[in-house]
Amino acid sequence: MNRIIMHIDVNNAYLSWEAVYRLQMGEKTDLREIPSVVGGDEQSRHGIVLAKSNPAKKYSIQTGEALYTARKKCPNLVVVPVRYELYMMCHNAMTNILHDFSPNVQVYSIDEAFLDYTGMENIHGDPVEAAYKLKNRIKTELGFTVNVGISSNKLLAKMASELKKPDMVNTLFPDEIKEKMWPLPVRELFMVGPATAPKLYRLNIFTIGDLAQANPELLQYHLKSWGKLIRDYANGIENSPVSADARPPIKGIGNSTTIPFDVDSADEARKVLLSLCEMVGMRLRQAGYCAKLVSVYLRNTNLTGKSHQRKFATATDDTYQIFNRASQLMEEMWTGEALRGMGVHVSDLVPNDLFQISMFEPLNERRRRLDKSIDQIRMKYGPKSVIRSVFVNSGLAPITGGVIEDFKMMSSIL
DNA sequence: TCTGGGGTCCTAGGACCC
DNA sequence: TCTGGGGTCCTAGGACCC
Repeated sequence: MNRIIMHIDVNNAYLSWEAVYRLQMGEKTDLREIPSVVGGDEQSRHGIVLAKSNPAKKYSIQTGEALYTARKKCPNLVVVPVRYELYMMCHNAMTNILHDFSPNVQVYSIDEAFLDYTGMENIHGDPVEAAYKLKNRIKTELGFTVNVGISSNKLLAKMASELKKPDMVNTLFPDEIKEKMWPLPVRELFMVGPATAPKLYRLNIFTIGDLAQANPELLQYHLKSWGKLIRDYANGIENSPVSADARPPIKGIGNSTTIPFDVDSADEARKVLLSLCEMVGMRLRQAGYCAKLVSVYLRNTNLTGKSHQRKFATATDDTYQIFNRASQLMEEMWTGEALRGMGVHVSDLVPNDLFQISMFEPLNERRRRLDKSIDQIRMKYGPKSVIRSVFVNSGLAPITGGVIEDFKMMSSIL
């Protein structure tokens, strides 16, 4: 059966949302009309561009680049701080509108969603007309613009929404692939990233059309299974379902941070690790899992990183035990070089309702009860209502990392 | 005061087993 | 006195996405 899939993508999401908020607060200038970016905090060394206005784009400012270099490109650049709670509100408001057009909406990220319109023609009419209605409702009711892509699968719908911006409805049905998608640079295809593109150039593949018609064996030889995937995509072949609720079971939980200053003492490194483990542990318990595998990531001042992991015999959701394991891993790998960033990741998850208290760790149950009580206090009074004394006057955050509350994590998988 | 943080999946090599 | 071969698990690193 032929499906009708829409992909909805907010134009310059963080920046647009901030602009709309400021206009509502009575500000006169619209950030979308001047060179502006949403940027991280430079004092704490998080100074990168998270979103940019179209005028900023004209200075070839890139998402992810340092604010320092962005300012060099455009000295009068306006930089505004991030405001995740606002983005979450805008996201929720948009998602509500999408649900008026179909019950089957898959939230893909904070600013993107897929909508299965199949069978909805009887209620909302022609898909293109419905897409205009949807787009215009978001614009008039919420104040920001979106792009809508329409096709017969998620990949093509997503490629369609990129075709022409902003505030547009684009179609990319299979019979339009040759004309609309094949002339595009191969780098613009979903899943062709900064590593794959140069490999394709060396094979004389420069456009999506080149890739679509390339020799499958050649691609298989140079790019393994990746070659088949992207060649299929270039031909518009993809058939994953729009899965509304199905939050796939989580595979792992990780938190990482760039530390406000370089860390070269073991004592400080352990504190950073502990603050990360606090968040990982809390999230793990809230998700209802215990983890067997613990992984520690260290990033030095050259920005090169390395990781070290181990699978432990027992699964745990105990902050202190996660911290002990992480410390052990850190000691084994750390040569003492100054650290700019650190991360803790746990995986190999088992549901914690089957948790067995290890015979070798009699304190386990007591500590788990303590963790649980602290979680409850922190959820009620805020994450900083209970902190460990080692962090007082340390210059380090007592709890580090976090995800937006109740937000389905995005994934690079359609 | 230059370069974030959250994910998922894949691959390659070594260890180990039969 | 020339040593297979297939399978699984483990670990590190790399690819992509927003």
